[in-house]
Amino acid sequence: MHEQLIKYITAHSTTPLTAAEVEMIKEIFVPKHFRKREYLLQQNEICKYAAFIIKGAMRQYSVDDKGAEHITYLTLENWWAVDRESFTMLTPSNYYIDAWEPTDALLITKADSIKYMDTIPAMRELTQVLNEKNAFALLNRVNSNISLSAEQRYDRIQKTYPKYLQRFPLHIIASYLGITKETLSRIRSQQAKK
Amino acid sequence: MHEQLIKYITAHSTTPLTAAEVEMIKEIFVPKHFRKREYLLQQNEICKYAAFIIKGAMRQYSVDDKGAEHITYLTLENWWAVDRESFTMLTPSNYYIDAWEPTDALLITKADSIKYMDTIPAMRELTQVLNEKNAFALLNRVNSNISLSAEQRYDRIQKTYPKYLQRFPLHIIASYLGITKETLSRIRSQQAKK
DNA sequence: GGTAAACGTTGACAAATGTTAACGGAATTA
DNA sequence: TAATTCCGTTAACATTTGTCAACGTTTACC
Repeated sequence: MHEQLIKYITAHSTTPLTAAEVEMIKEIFVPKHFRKREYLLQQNEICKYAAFIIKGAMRQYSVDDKGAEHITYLTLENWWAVDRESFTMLTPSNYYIDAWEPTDALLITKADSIKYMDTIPAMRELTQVLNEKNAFALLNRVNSNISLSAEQRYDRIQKTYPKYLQRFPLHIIASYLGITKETLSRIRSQQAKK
Repeated sequence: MHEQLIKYITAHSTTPLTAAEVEMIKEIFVPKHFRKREYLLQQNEICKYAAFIIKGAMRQYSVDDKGAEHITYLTLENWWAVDRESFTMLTPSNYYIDAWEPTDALLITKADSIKYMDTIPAMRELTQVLNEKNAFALLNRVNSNISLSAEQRYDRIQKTYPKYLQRFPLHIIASYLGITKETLSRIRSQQAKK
């Protein structure tokens, strides 16, 4: 399992990992399997782990007063499931993260992530690049939300993240877009006529 | 002008600045005054500068097919105006940034920001913390956009960024929230009755 | 293999939001 | 100071989106 992570890290950084660093990574990242709907994080908990997804699919969501779920992130292989704010600031999270499919992941704690950030230059670099990418994607999403119609947002997710549509049901996609599943269904039936 | 920036940096980092570092910062950050509506950045340009606002107000926005503006960021004193993606990746920006009020700012180039990141530990730390804060705020905004009504989003901006309401007209606030100025006006008149 | 849950869709109706137009007053500027 | 633009609001109406209910199908699970 760790090979996949090593490969990922190497691909995303300029400096190669030494053998010792590879060993450290293997020790620090602990494999865990999540069954369907098993939680990585629940609301009001502090996010203890950052999870690198080896295989499977997870989702992050908030739950409103009426018990409705609102999807903030969808995560597939070779990406991270974590509430960065809670993980970084050690504050209680507003979100849930759970497995949508049976999922294999590698978990790292906050303490260990600090340790490796101070020890392995490639990891510091990686973390920084990931945080940036995350922020870029979020601004893009905010801009979509305030400037595009539901249909245009759906078009965009189809182009930007086609794999989401293959792996998650439509009510999850609708929630991610900030609309109801009925509205998404209508958009799709209109587009089918064209 | 630089004193305000020095104070800001010191307040946001754990290690104090040396006299030499203070001198370097004074050289690297160049003051510039923006008249009302003067651009810091236009669409399709690469964002050459990150601007620290000493006094004034700026806004970042996209412009859609119909020429309508959609506000992505509002920036007041002691914060930054910059398209982080364009600035970091050297890619053409999708956004405009201009001064809403007459604004005094300190500008730094990408090249100089790399230089100081490598030289001044406090600046590396600051940059990292700012990027994190930015991402946290963006996720919060995405979550608001997909899970709250227009009225609830308005309530939230009143609590979170009350100064925006004092410094920007309501059509700007409406755009930031992703609604029209008429809808915001109706929300306000309803709330006034309560 | 049978039962229950999840999924995607559709219809009727309600609610929220957008569009267009108009207005008075405030702020800006020539 | 006069003219003009900007601002915030309101009204009437159109459009989009949500809500509730129902349905057949697929999928998951015991």
